[in-house]
Amino acid sequence: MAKPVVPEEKRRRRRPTRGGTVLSERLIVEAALRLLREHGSSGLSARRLGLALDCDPSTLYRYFRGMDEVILAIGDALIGQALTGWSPTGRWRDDLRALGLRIHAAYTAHPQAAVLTTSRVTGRPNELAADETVLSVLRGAGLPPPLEVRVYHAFIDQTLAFAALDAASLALPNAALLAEEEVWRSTYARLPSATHPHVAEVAPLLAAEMVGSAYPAALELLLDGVTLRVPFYGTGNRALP
Amino acid sequence: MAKPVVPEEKRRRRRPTRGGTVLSERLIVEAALRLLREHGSSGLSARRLGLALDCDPSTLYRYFRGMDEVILAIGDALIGQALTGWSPTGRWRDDLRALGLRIHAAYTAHPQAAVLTTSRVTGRPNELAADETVLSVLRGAGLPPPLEVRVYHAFIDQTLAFAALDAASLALPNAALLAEEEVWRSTYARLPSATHPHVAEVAPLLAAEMVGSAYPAALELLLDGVTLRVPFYGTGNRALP
DNA sequence: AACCTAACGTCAACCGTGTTGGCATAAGGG
DNA sequence: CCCTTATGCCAACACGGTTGACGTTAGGTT
Repeated sequence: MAKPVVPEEKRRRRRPTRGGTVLSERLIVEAALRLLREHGSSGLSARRLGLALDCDPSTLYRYFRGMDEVILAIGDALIGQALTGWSPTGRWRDDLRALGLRIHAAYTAHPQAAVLTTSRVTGRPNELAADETVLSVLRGAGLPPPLEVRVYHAFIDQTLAFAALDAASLALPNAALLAEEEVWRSTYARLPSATHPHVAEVAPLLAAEMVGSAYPAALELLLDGVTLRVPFYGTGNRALP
Repeated sequence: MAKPVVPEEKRRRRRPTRGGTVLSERLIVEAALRLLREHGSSGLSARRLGLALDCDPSTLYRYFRGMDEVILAIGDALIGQALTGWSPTGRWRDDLRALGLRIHAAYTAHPQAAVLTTSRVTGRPNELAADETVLSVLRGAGLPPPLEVRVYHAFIDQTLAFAALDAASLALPNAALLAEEEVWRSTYARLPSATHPHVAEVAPLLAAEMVGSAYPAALELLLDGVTLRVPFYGTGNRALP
């Protein structure tokens, strides 16, 4: 039988829960974000969500087909946050950099949620808007369309991939986080130069470097590569695979 | 109380399970990889593992402290696969490219497993060996040490991040996979040019581009950026953030 | 060769998870 | 004012990780 989930805009009869609150997709997504922040990326469950909203877990199935759909809704909310209030300057390189950093920041601001959503394609409105924006900025570089699309793909996937990776570190439960820091301090910093000479040589630099995100640096390197391929800029237009 | 997990090399008394097989970390990891491939990235469970090995689920706790430790062991096995049989040519750019592609390939060859392990730092032997190898190759570029470490960070994290992202797509259960393909076909390909002109304009190119991995292209762009910063090569040595 | 200890496999149980079918109730259009 | 049905609630199911108690047998010791 078809699942009777009523789309948000068609909702008419709204009955308060036993707690007195009237539910909505917005409220549920906000509660989910709160839960994720407080209990970690595995801390989102139908039961806990019901507890937080003071309603029965099964009630959520009137709003979403399942927990997976809740997660997709959270993802679209994050993309929305990334783009609200931004406007282009017209300089494609600055704009692309700003877009990448904003998207990355929006995800890593909610690491526990980002872990669950970053690698999902939703086709929801905010996602579509983001793609349109990136493409419109990239147009300013004046690349031939096939290359433009390839660069678009590399740029957006690099941004999302780093967001996911960095979010995963930030979202680790405290115990695992301390364990990883301990690995860096005790294992990497004390590797014998007999077996791992190169690691040993730059160990202090590594310890300082690896705590942060590599995204800004990786983004800059990618932008360099794009600049090299802008017509009439560089002569070394190597073919992109 | 301290968990009485005996390290693999200290194992002496080995009793066969009711099925007659004698367990080991190796056997368990192999069974886990098989399970993941067959049942998807959420298909690894202690019970199923017990079923596959014909032993009680709780037996696994004699070998690993919990399912999480099983996952870390799987991750180190994948890194090991990536590097076995590889040797450097001495040309840093070719070697770095080869290393990146091999690591990416090793993970995406086991996408369901990669999803679980890519963003974990284990400090296990194979991981350490991989880091040493990458650093030794990068040494050939002759960058000043602080820059070398920064490039190392960008390179390794970009590789792992793309591996995770691409693995996530490949590991989607069939239903979700078809759903995403449908999103690309029905939503993206038919976006009205009134609201999304740039997407609409390159829609056919997008459909062809987005099915594959952007990693090779992103890697090439990153290598370009590094090349620009090699001493005595380019003049535009922009500062890396 | 006998033995004794602990390593390791097994069993049963606990609690948390997503999800569903049936039921009750009150909201809101007529 | 009433009646339909949207929507919240309840109980139950199958599955998940993990653990504590219990046997049993392998292997070192004597």
